[in-house]
Parts: sequence; C-alpha cells; structure tokens
Amino acid sequence: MEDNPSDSAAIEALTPQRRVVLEVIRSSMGHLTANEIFEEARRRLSTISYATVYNSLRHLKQAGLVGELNFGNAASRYDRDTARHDHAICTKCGTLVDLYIPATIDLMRAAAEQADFEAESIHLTLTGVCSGCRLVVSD
Amino acid sequence: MEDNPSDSAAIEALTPQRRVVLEVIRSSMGHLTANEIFEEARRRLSTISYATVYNSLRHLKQAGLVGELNFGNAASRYDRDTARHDHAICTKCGTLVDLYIPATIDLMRAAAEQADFEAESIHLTLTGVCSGCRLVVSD
DNA sequence: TTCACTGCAAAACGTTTGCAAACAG
DNA sequence: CTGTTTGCAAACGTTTTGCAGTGAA
Repeated sequence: MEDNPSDSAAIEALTPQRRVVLEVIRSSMGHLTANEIFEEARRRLSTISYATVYNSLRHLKQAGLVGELNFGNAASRYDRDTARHDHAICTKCGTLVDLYIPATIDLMRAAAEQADFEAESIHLTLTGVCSGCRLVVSD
Repeated sequence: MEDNPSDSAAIEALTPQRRVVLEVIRSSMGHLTANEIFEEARRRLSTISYATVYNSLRHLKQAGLVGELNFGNAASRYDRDTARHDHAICTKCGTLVDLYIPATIDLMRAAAEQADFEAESIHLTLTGVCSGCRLVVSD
C-alpha cells in the first residue's frame, strides 16, 4: 500500500502531468474515476487537460503504477494498489471496497485448467449491500 | 443450460421483438454484444430497431432471462446462462469462456464478512491466454 | 381509453484520436 | 534535430432518452 521504493526511478522520470495524476490517485483513499482525477489534478496543475489525464492514466497503468477497475458500464476507476486483490461492490450505492482474499489465487490453477488458458491473473468480485445501505430504512 | 420450463409463461408473455432478442441469445453459442444481437435479430425480424434491442435486453435481464457481462470498456455481452458461473477472458483475442468453479461460492462468506456486506453474488474472472492464441507464433 | 411498447433520431456518456505547438534529450 | 508529450477540439463506440405513433386489453 505504501510507495514501493523501486518505483522511485520510474516516478522521477514522469512528466509533471503524469506525476500529478499519480499523486492524485495515491493520495485518495478511494477508487477515483477519470473525471474525479481530472478535477483534483486541475486543482494542483491548473493547465492539465482531460486528454492528458487519460493519456497519463494509460501510461501509468502500462507502467504498472496504477490499476484500472471496471464494473458494469460505469466509468473506470483507478486503483493505487497494483498488487492482486479483490473487490466488493454495493448494488445500492456503488461503493467499492478492497478485499484481500488469499484463497482466490488457489482457484487460478483449476480455472486455468478448465478454460485451457495460460493463467495471468484472477479476480473475485463480490456483489451485495454495504453496511451503510443496510441501515437505510427505505429499501 | 436448456430452457427452464418455468420460463415458458414469461416467454409467452413477451412481445415478438423481445422474444426474438431472447431467441438470438439462446441460439448463439457465445456471448453476443448488443450490436451482434441487433444484426441477427434484424435478420429474423427486419423491422426491429436498435433502441428496441436495448430496451429488450434491459427487460430480459431484469426478468432474469439473460445475464449481462462486462469486461474492460468493451461492449457488454449477453449470456444465455443466468445461473451463477465464472468466466475466463483472453488478453490476446478477447475470447470469453464460461467457467464452472464450484469453489467460488465458498469464498462468498469470507468475502462478505471482510467487506461487511450482505452478499448477493460472487464472480470469478480469470485472465490469461487462450489455447488458440498460445499456438500463434508471433507473440 | 389506457397503458405499455415500438421505432426513429438525437443526446448522453466515457474514452480516444488528429493535429499543431511545446518540450526534452 | 528527433522523438515524446501536451492541450484542444472533434470523433468515436456504446447506451439511453424524448417523443410521436402503434397496438393490445
């Protein structure tokens, strides 16, 4: 979760725009959308454009410095945590929660064998109702 | 996988357009996109419109007659199999394979507890390289 | 007559691209 | 100089919507 020291060199090589985008993602607790990242990035670097945010996100993702998450047809969300982990998503409010289920990786072999795939990664998504939404009276 | 007899009443109540959309999905072996469904539906019912295909898909999904799958920012794919199951997706060619990993459901309790969610469903996605793409010389 | 559904066109949404200008090595 | 990156605007692919017209109950 904390910055990986081996990233330092890669981070120093970033353009100011890309560094700002990365810092926005790293400084947020949640999983921001490109639009949210753009808004916050613009506060820190007023000249940055929408296209550059998208270009930066693509570059950072490719460089392994951020992860991208897709659920449904909504906007992608970007994850500061690039290590393999799982997610839970609330069907009421859309809240996205990080999940660390070590047993997920155990299913990779069986899944790869069944699919006849050379496995690269595996991801578990729990859908349900978050604690906040369970407290709401009106279902 | 075969038609559930309890669906018969629901299917008879469908409009011709919705029935065609459902039949296109049920008669395909794969996981079609809305556009592919539209093209095939139009062959069977030449007056059907794009909007009606989308409206039908929303209705059929809500009625539990088809499932919707999202991977990346690509177009949604529609699944004739509405029972819980998992998927593998090839990072080279995008091929989508159905996976039946019973152990996935065993992770639901642990995941729900960790997230403090009331669990509804769980889905496992394997990413990797399919058998066809492994045979290709040029990596 | 009512109400849901259709078909069309247009809009909305998230994302990508073409391009000229700015920049770094 | 060369190659990369930026910012802008315009385009793109997917999905939804407004609305008038249709059709069934």
